[in-house]
Amino acid sequence: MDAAEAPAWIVLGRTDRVVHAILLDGSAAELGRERVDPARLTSWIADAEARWAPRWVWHDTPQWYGALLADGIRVARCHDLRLCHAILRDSALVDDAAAVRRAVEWDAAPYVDAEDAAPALFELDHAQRPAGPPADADAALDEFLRQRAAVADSPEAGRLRLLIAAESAGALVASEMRAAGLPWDAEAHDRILVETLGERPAGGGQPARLADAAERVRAALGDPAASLDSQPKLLRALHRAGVLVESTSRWELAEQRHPVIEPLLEYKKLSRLLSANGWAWLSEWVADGRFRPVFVPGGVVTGRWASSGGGALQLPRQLREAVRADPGWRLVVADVAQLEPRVLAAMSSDTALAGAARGRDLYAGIVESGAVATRQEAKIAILGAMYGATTGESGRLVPRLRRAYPRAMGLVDDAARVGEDGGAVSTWLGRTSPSPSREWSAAQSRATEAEASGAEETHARRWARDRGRFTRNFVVQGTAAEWALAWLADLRGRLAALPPVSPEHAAPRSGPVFARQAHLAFFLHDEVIVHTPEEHADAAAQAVADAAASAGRLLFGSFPVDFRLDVHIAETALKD
DNA sequence: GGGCTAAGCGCG
DNA sequence: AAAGCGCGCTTAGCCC
Repeated sequence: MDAAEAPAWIVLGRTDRVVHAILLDGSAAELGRERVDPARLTSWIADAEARWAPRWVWHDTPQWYGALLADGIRVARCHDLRLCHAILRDSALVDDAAAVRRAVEWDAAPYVDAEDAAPALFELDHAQRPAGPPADADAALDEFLRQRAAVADSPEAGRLRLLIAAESAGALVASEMRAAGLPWDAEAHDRILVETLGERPAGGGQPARLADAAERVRAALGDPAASLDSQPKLLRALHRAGVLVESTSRWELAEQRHPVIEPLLEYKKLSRLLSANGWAWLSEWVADGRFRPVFVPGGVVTGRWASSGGGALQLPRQLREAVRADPGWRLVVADVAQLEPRVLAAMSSDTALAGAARGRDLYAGIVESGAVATRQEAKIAILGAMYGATTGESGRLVPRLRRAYPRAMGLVDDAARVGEDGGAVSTWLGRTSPSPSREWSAAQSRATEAEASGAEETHARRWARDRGRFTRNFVVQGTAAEWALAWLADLRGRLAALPPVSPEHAAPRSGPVFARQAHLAFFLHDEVIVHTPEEHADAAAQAVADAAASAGRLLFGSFPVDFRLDVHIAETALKD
């Protein structure tokens, strides 16, 4: 490792028995190559990171970084070729003729670690598993150069550079959060289950409070054998008892007045807790004081993250008390107030909406502006505007917003129109919506033909409106996801700069990299949880706030919009 | 016994 | 009160 010039980029790739590293300068010209013995890879990367702090270019972050983190090494920056390929391939800001669009071997699904995989996947022969992106160094270098060219040739190269850097930083964060885990108090979780459901019966069977609710339902139905877990059977039992609902969903049941309703809603609630996050979940997903979900960056078309296994993004608020910092550590729990409408104000340069949001609850600001009468109306109207509501109270309130905030509303209305016409829309940094399906396009053109039936026209129209609501929401949800990535990336750097605590204050269950270091432990669209040594809790909370301000500037420059945070320092993630 | 869908509900 | 966006997961019920 003795390059004359410090490499700005190092492309990693592997074949069966050897890892190759290709060292590049800032303009991606090759400085040299090295063969690395896989057994020495961690120390080689650690040395290169300490010496040059390059941006690591690799085919798929979890496949490289998971092992490094397990060995106690973190890197500052990377370029995830798989994720960036997906962005650039579809981006409307990239030239149609760009070579990156034709490199189909890089169209690969997220990697699933064998350890996390469902048994069915685990048992597949190697040849049957879904193909990943190419892993060897020359293929990685070729794709990297294609991606650089696509960005450099774009009229919006600056935005795309931000987006692919943020996406790649997110990939690092996702691997790191999995390595560190979310501190989880299994005893507190068990206590919540016992208080809510009753003691767990030793021999299987239902816990007492759940069984009691079931009995009260059956008594109210006058049907001692009624089945409560099968929707068709439950529906028939309700009909026999005179409760004439069309479904067994909660909102419809709640409209009815009948003695069975209260215990039935109670039963459904308890039953849901037991099946989704009961003792079985606890023993499957929590080990050694940590819940380690698999985060999937870019897993949603809009750029939001998805998760795989454990339902990480659906943890019920009921269980927040089980999220508990290690002794001597604290949680910093922070969420952004009304992220999406603030993002909409900024991307549409709507100074009136930004003004309504500045320094206060955005909904209160809208009420003060006189557009609507109450906070609840403001909330319903804003959600309706971003989701495309046309009926009900929400549909009635949206026109008032259109008068008060024409620029913001114009942006989402335009996005909807483009989507209805079969076009593509893009986020602020250039992530572009998927094209309509062949069936969708065929239905639209069929509906315009002279001999099209009324039913065909109606169906096509409804389908076009569906797509309009999708593209309307895409630009806002996707840009909010970009803001959140920028927030995460910036925060990650600030936390890494905090000093490690002494070994006697370590939290070893967070793994070798994070045992002595404040770190991100959870992320959910507009919320983060940081696990931090108590002595750095205030600094970590400040880092969360500073990172939010920094993310706003990075995306929107000096446009006067603020991103208000709710920040709590506590031992548990419970919010009052 | 596995693969698939629909219903329902948790999260933003 | 219950339309209007994006997800993952469990269960039941159906098919092979």
